[in-house]
Amino acid sequence: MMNLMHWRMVVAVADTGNITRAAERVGMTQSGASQALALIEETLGVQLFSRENRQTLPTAIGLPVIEQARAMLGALENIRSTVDAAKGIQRGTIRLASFPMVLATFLPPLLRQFNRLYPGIQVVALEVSDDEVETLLGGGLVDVGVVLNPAPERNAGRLGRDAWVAVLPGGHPLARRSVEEGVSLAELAEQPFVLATGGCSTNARSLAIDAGLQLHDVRVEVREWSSAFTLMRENIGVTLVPEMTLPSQLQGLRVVPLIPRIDREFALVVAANKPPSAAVQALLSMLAEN
DNA sequence: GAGACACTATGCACCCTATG
DNA sequence: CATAGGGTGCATAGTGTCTC
Repeated sequence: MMNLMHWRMVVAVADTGNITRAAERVGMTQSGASQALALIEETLGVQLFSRENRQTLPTAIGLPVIEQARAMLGALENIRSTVDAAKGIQRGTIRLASFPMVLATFLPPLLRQFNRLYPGIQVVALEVSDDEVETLLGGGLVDVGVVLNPAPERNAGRLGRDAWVAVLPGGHPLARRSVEEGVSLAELAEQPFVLATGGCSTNARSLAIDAGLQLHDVRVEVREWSSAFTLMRENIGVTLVPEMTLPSQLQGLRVVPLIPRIDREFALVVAANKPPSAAVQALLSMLAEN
């Protein structure tokens, strides 16, 4: 049975022109090398080397066989290099901070894919507010965090984007607006409001402030989007939410786009004060390829 | 009783040392 | 460099035990 040692012997004999020196190079005895060479020639049914006085030289058929053997051993080295490079990212833990909505929507499929590719890397997800994400990143307490609308200079992996939409009780006057007409932030700010934050500092109130407006009549402030939808069915007020938070069944409610459109982008960023680990780099690479 | 698993015996392939 | 004889390791088949 031929093995890799035999092929190393073939290449070594070709390189040295001498079985004894070839044997030393591959770590065999001269006898073993001689037998290995004889075995390989017997198995192939051709003579690869001609034995002459003090010299072992390749035959005509031996030359291409030797080149193929070199290519094979080179390919094996490439496999080893690839595996060695990958070993560094096969184990570890990634601490990830995110706000609840992204944990529930964007991240599960991403983390499932990551777990399939890197089963040895554990991702520990912390549910926090968007402000807390930056604090944890700044303190080096987490490896990666989900942020909103990252600055272009930040090394960020884009997770996704969604738009803010107005949600109105079915009987509300603004609910008669068509999708094309939409509703403006200024119009909404004048209405009785159910403010839902989803645990984020970026919410309807902060969007209004950014636009130079203010919510005049906030009747209730809740954290959960679902709570806001329940209150709106009781005609408490209108609300402004990210599109992704909308439930599949909107019973009694109507969704109208915000005009002009306001988007927000979710991205994964690494802690600024320390270099990302190999595991984190693997996560960001996977995100970039998606 | 059938299948899974562990242990043991046997045969084979390979490499070694000694030698021509 | 090639060959003979011996040692070692591995694969496979056979057997016994355990679990369902």
